[in-house]
Amino acid sequence: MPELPEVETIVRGLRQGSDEVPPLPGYHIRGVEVGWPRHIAEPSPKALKRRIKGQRIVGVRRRGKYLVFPLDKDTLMIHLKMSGDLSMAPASAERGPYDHTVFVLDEGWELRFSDARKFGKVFLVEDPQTVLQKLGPEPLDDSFTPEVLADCMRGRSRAIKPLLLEQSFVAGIGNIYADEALHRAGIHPLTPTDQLDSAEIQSLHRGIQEALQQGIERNGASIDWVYRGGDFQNHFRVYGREGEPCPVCKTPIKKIVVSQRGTHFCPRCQPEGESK
DNA sequence: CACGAGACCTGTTCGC
DNA sequence: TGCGAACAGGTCTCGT
Repeated sequence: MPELPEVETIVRGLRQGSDEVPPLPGYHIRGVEVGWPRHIAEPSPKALKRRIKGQRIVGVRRRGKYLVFPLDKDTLMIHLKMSGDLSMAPASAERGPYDHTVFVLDEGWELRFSDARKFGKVFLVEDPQTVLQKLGPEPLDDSFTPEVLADCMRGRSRAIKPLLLEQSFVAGIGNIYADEALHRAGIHPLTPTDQLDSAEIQSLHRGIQEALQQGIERNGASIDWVYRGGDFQNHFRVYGREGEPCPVCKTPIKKIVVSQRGTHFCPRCQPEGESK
């Protein structure tokens, strides 16, 4: 699915518009077409349609992997999970086969939530905190310092990679950027978190920020059939590169399974059980 | 609290 | 060429 950089790319696109589509903020929502009721997490599809009608979209933000749309009265939030995508389109344009939820706007525009695997979720709530509360710090905020990361890690003994995937630990990191961050930091994915010294925590902090920032600069990654325009996939150092040379030391990249997720690393740059 | 397995879904790719 | 298995950017829930 889209991770933080992909969601950020979508948010910026909706906020700014393009040659083809206008910016989203300012439009009113005239109605919602729900083609897959389970897309709607909260409230019921019926209540969503009733409550959202007529509300104006005030802005477009991101928190972790959630897209957040403050409205007049409520807040609309969307999580794209594995295969979701959001786009502005003229109502006259043919719908795609996976456009399961469509927000009908003014002036003949639509906001379309396409989602082949149907894991995505739509929330309409009064208080966004009820959904976002559980998230850890935003890794690209100024307030996310190495000390904050160290605090989050304190008392945790589990392997670092599955911890990075936990959204209550740090928000927005997914499977790709976890592997990319750990490679930049020179840390083996199975390293017990409490074995990392402060220099390694610094490296990890830098690795996380660099991987995410570079992802955003490249407009995210486009892999499989979910193409969003980004090309960070051509700059992966380890993800999806099993057997290929590490860009730093040329050692073949290894792939293992950690917490049921494919995990890629360089055995030389990220030695196991290394203690510095 | 940590961890694994299973669930939720569909499309693509891999191996025989 | 064809077919089933494995796998995919996420997260929740349940059991040990």
